[in-house]
Amino acid sequence: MRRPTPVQLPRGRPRSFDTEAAVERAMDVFWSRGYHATALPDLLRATKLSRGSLYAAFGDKHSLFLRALDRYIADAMTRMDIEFDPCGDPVDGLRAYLAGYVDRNSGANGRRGCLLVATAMELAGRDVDVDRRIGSFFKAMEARVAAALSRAKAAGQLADGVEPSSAARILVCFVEGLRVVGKTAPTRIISQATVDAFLDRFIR
Amino acid sequence: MRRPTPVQLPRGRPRSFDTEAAVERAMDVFWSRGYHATALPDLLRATKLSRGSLYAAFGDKHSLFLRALDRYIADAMTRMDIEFDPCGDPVDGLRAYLAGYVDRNSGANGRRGCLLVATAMELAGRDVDVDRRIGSFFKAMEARVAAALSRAKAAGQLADGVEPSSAARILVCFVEGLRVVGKTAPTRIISQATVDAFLDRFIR
DNA sequence: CGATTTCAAGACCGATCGGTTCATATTTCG
DNA sequence: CGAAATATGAACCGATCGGTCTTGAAATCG
Repeated sequence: MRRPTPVQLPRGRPRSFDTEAAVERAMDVFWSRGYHATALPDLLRATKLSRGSLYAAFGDKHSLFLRALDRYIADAMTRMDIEFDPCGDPVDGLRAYLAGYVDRNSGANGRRGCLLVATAMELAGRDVDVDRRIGSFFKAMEARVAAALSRAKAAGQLADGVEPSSAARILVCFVEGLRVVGKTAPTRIISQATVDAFLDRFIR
Repeated sequence: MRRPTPVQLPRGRPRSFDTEAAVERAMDVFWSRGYHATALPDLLRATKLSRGSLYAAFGDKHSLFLRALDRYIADAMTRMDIEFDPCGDPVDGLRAYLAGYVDRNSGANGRRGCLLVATAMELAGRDVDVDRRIGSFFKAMEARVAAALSRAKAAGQLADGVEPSSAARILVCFVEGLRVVGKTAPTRIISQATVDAFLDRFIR
């Protein structure tokens, strides 16, 4: 005979807050201020958690930061999976992908910057957990861009002499550089024009 | 009758350390660790100054950081002035400029990153002094690249349809993006190949 | 009910932060 | 020499850091 509920239910008061929502709020803080400049009170205010609850749920500041970073990366990946949908036109995908960067690079979004780029510059080389995440994200992004470029080349939509894999590396550098320059000059019109001119060099 | 020395000489013990050398050592520390992660003891160790001397000479941590940032920017500007020498071939200048980025992006240099990019991501938007410096540097760099591209275009060395001013914006984004990606993957061969492929899109 | 668990609030911890001050030694000057 | 300036190193400052612990209320179970 099988027990009806082989998994033991917790006995006491159930958790009353949404862990994932707390991670998202914490992500917002790290995103705006960076890792070192974010203090515990900032996180408590944003998550509306008490010190005790936050530590019980996430361990420590560094672990919470990694959760936030993972969340940021997951969001970026699902966005790319939509933009680079293999059923759609690859050039349309590239345009959508770049349009997203223009958007995230304009006005307040631009001034806020990119958590990934900021983390890479602040912590990479001194934090192995961060290193792994940033490195694998850039590789994944490059692979998706390269795949789109390959499909575009097969369809004869690439300019002469464009090689998908090296063009993908160029494109990744370009968009991450956009994020850097956009921190001080988040001008939508210029970003858009720059992206358009960039794409003109690669698309037939 | 004129006094022989109208400028008053200081009476006591003269300064015994080189201010500019101290700024350079401080720059190295900020460069490696970032602003927030750099503590006073780090700066004292690097400059070999006592707390008192450092504060007497530079005021506070923030002022010293600005001096270090100014030094970094000045170095970058003089480098560009050499690379983009108006007497030389503009395409050679662009190649030299990009070769410098490949070099600074490889191995230990790459892992160290770029003080300007790191500062932009860490402090821009929250520190007006930093904002001004970063913004004007990017503008100055873009102007120099645009000038070189203009000269190249006049000499018929640019690919069809390349417009110097927008290409300059693209190039600036590209090299700054290189610095970001190079933090986790400072591979000389790949950087070099990426730069070469990039230039192929713009140079005839 | 009583056991159990989670909650918020805040006291508390040692360490470190950026910054000031002080005592003392040293080096230049008139 | 004695005044003036700079050097060092350590003591000291209040504030804040990340992190732990306690308290007492609230919520859920058997």
